[in-house]
Amino acid sequence: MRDTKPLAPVHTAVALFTIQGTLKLLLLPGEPWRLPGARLKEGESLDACAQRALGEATGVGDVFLEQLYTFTASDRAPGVVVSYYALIPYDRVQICAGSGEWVDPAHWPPTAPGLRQIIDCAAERLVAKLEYAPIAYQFLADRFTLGELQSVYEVIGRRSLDKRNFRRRLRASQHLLETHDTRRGARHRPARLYRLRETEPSIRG
Amino acid sequence: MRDTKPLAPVHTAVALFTIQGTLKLLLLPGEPWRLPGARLKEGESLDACAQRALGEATGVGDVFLEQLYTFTASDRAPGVVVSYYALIPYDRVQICAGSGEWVDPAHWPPTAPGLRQIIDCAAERLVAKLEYAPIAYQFLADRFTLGELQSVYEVIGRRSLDKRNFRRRLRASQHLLETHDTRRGARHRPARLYRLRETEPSIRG
DNA sequence: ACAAAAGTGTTCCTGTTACACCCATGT
DNA sequence: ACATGGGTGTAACAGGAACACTTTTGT
Repeated sequence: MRDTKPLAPVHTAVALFTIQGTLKLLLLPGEPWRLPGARLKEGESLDACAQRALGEATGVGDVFLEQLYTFTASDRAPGVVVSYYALIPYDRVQICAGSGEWVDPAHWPPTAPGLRQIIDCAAERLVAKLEYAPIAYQFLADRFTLGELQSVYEVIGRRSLDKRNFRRRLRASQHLLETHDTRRGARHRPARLYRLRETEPSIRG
Repeated sequence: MRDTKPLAPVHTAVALFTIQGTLKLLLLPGEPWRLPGARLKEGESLDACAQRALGEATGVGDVFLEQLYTFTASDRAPGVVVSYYALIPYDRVQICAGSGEWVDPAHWPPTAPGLRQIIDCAAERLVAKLEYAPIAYQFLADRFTLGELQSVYEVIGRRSLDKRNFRRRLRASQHLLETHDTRRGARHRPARLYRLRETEPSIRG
């Protein structure tokens, strides 16, 4: 309270991912390209601020979101940036259409300095977390086939998986809830549809 | 830039751990008990701010430190708290003597709200990270015996380990550098001393 | 009929666990 | 001499990886 100078702006920045054939990241047009972001309002929680940033930039709401890391704002800009990553199912992607561009996070266009570390950090976390947390489901619609789920793992992990081992492992994970419906219409055998078994998310904040 | 109101104080808070028989956390006396912390200065990096917080509170410097999570400051206090955990070897503990109290992080005295989540988060991370990152060494002196190292794992993991399996596993990890010295003086066979093999730390910020 | 993804078990291999005794020292 | 932690190998077990064929549909 003895000094008012070190008051600094707090921003959130959100790396929004989806899967469209391959893993894609949303960048907002501009010079340079940006991530969705917002300045923290008084009385607002960081999570809420990140959700708001996403909503303002793309119109989507109620998105899976997780805090990544907090950086000191790049260059000599004062303040800090609390980075998040967010995942959105492929069937909600169109909502973001027009608000930005979906790019491959590995080779993206020139962006502001400081974005690179956020994006790398996010991609890294995504790969790591895939193996021990049920986040793959966040890329899928409410009901999905095991083939779709496997494809998510393959795309993010950048390697192909054995179908039988995959199914055994996933069934053992207890996250799957089998429905009695199937998806038909493709020119092959219909695929059983599954749901994510709802469970209490572990608390962090 | 259109609004100056949402400028908010940014603080760091550091949960400093050591091992003294059991895992111990440093709390600073007061009503309520606090963690070492500091307000972010202009132009200062978050890591530097956390190091400074630790230095000002205890006098120690050059400590292993890692960012944990960023919380919105508890209650209705504005601003954010970037939490860190830090590890200090047992042979440097005395430096902190007088500046605070070493308590068991599981059942500690009443503290300010908001501390609990930081401490829990830190303890959780510590246990998890022990299994895949060479952080146990941070609790030990420059040179150490395998017995000491095993004891660190046992204390943090809260379970006893098999001596032979432990040694096999650790030797395979490539983190150990055998010295030609032994530690003697105890009334048993002298123990070989090891060093941590220096390696490039992976970058995060 | 054919193309295309769904679905299903078994074998092998590798890495993890369990376990008991002798050694070198200080007192 | 004895108490104390240091030091060493092997056998059982479990979890992960490799692998091929039949089924059901749409065209």
